[in-house]
Amino acid sequence: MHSVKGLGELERTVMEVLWDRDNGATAREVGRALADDRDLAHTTVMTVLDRLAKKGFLVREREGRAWRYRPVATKEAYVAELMLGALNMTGDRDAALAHFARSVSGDEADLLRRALDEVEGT
Amino acid sequence: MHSVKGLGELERTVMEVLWDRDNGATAREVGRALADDRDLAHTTVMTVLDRLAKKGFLVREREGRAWRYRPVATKEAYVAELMLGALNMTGDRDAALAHFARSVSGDEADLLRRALDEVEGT
DNA sequence: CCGGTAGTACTACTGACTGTAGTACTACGA
DNA sequence: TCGTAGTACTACAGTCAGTAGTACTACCGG
Repeated sequence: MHSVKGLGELERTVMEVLWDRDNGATAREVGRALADDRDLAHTTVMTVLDRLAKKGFLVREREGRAWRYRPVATKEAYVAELMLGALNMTGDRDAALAHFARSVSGDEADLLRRALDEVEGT
Repeated sequence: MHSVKGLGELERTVMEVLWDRDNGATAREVGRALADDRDLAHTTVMTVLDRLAKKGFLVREREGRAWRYRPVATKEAYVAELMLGALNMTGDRDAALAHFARSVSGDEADLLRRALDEVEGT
């Protein structure tokens, strides 16, 4: 269980693109998706995808001569892992959780409660 | 509200020391506290404390010729902020929270529930 | 009164990580 | 066969964190 590494800005942006698609994407597709905001060289996109794959955030499979990348985990799972990682930083998880409970908005508290109830019901 | 920067390994270790004390500590004291595990130059400790202060994690006040550093926030608050930071990374906080709810252990789910109830009762 | 010690401020070097991209090479379609 | 898409490999600059040296000051004990 390695501590979930934080991603860089561009890396996260690329992950967002991938998370938004059901079937992953090739470098070319990711580049096109980002074209509106950033003007990146094709190789830049490739490098980032490659690094993300090496870090274990993406898997890739051949598609013709190109690679199709897809996320290993859902965004929600990733965020949850980040949250758990933070939680693990403390010796006193209980106190931290209590503090966290007090930090979320009322609506989210409700949602969290419902989610917890569902788990219980499982 | 800036995105809660993650701290480095040594930085976090130093924060732990500070969090463990009620009245903060001087560089010398921190150094002594860490002496068992790491053999750091006094100036190294000072540098780290200084950086932590500049990042806003510590405040310092004069104590004779030395500085006494103390955490701005509790550890629990810091952890909660990290968790919220992760949560903010997602557009779909609800889904992420639901996932998180499913990720914590049963005991912690109970604790979280109780914490939420307390908030409600406030 | 003086030298050592504690303590500071400032500067510096190194390695990792990230954003960014060029180059050289290959395979495939018109 | 030529251009284009696509890859693998390499590279470079900026930032950050770990680590520490140096130069200078103030205070205490003899």
